Amino acid sequence: MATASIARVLVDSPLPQLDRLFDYRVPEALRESAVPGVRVRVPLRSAGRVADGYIVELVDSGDFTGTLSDIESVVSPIAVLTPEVAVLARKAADRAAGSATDIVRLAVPGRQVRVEKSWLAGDDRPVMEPVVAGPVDGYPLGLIESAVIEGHRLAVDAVPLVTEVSPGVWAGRWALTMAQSAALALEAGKSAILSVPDYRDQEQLMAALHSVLPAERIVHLDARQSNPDRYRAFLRCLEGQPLAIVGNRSVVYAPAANLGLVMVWDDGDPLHSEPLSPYVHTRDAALLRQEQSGCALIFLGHTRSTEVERLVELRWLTTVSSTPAVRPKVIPTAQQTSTDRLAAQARIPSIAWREAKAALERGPVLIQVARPGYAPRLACVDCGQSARCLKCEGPLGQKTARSIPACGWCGALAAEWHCELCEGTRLRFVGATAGRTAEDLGRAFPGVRILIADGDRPLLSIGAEPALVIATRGAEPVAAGGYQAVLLLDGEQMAARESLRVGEDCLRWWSNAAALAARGAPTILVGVGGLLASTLATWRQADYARTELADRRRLRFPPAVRVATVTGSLDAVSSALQTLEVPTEDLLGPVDTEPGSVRTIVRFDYNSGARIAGALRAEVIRNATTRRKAAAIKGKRAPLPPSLRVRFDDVEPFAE
DNA sequence: AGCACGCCGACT
DNA sequence: GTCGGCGTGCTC
Repeated sequence: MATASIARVLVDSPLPQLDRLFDYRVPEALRESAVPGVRVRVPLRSAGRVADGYIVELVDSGDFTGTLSDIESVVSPIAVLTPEVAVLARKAADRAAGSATDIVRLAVPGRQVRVEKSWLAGDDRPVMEPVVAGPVDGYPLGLIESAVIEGHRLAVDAVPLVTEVSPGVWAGRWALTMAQSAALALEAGKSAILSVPDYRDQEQLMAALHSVLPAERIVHLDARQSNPDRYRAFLRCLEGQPLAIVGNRSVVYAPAANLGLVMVWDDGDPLHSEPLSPYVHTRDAALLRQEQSGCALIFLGHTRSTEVERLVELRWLTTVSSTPAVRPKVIPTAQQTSTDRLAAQARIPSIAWREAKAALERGPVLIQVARPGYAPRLACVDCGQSARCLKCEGPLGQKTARSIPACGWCGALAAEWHCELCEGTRLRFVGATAGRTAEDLGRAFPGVRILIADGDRPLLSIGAEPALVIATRGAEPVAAGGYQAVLLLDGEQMAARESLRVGEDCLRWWSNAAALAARGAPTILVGVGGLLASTLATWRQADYARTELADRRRLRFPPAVRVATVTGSLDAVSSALQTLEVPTEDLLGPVDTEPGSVRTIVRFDYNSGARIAGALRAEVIRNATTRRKAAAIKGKRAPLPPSLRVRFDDVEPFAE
């Protein structure tokens, strides 16, 4: 036996029973190109068919005792699945009882032959100058700097201001903090992975990065790009030069050269929660990657998620606050009718209206409203006036197209509705809450330019001129110089949502909006009192997270414990649960979901995670390989019993 | 998933 | 005696 002639291959298949390494002989002709990380085609089931896969490692002798098949071909000479990422994929999959292949699909973009040829020819490689970095502004000198160099783990409070990153270009100050941290890593000859929840954040971060790094050091890598763009960016990561790699959640799997820093902005944003199996959250993937590589890890945010708070309390993360402390001026106010008729119609309390009116003399004012489509609004077909509850003036909405319109506030059914203006009786949907509110708000501030920003009408930034910006939460544009006032109008509605995370979410939405205000400009929180309001007013989000986590501990809710939702036929679910050996009080359910399918939530302590994941994974595999028996007994046309599905750390079921 | 192997009912 | 039904199991 000569050197390493056996390739261990990860086969690209969604089948859980194939989620392991298969040994193949490397034929003489492929000895040169068959290196770890390359894409290969291999026969599966004795030349029956071919599958795609990746060589994960080369060994002298495998543990498989049967006859080995030959690798059929090496698809491309580029080692796209680096050993580091292969190990990470395995770990992430194991933690979530999923397939490594599913992680690899997030980590490695589809091959683009033209892009690959051009890259291999070397036309795409820019010349790299050494990076010179400055300090990270706004924090105790040397603290973040040494953490990045020495590979510490931090939870950093973002500075709640906006900043001009280049002439005329404004971004949240957090983006500059991230960019400066990345520059430090690059200066030390290491790459930085920067993960942000959405493209809006990405734009700000890119602008900030361009202010501290040369363009060729910045790579943008995420699933929203076209396939060629994404693959081109991906290949740049493989060039071996230190880069700042920016993207959304799956960027944490990028094949960064000499990784020095993973930094996550606003980890509480639900967009960091991966919707694809095995549903590994950016935060968890980042933690795994940090452990694996020893790189620095920084969670940056205006608010602290309960998950990060847990890690802080475990001393796994060290907190860092800005100096000097910056605290937005927040004024909580009860929902009250304004004396001004137009303001009253728009449901703006007098304090908020006065502040906004004064601020509009100086510059833009932000009004944050609830999400569009959250409760669809209705308007009169004839005159366009938004439909109001005849009892309480609340907005009317419809749960489904067929249901009777109901009041969004008091819940009264509006079966006999008629328009108060024109006596019309027919209703139509108005898509966005912001659209409806904009009319009313516009009337409350006559003569002011109105700008709307929501999911359908994205607006990333605006100038410093007076304007009323009406934005749904999370869609707020950055204003040059900051807003002169911020009105958080629908706080009551947002806080009324039934969800385990409602407090955290509201605080995050409001804090992120307040951070867009100019220094000293007022942020007015309408209609919300209690702990949430006082937390925002005192800007002590960490204290809130501590309280919240303590509550979760008492209730044994995540993230004080981990959870797994187990879904499938009653039989499959119950037999899976029997193998887990968890006390019955930690099994919530089963409850019926779809017909023939039940769901049980299992909760368990973090130190049982590996055991639970392993046991559930075994059950998933067992179910996948013996499932057809049940289907066949019932007859061909019988509905397929749903296979056993597990999902770890999903808090959505707690919304109910 | 596919595809082969295997163990019981009607057939030239 | 054999052909073929689908249930069961495996994939290097």
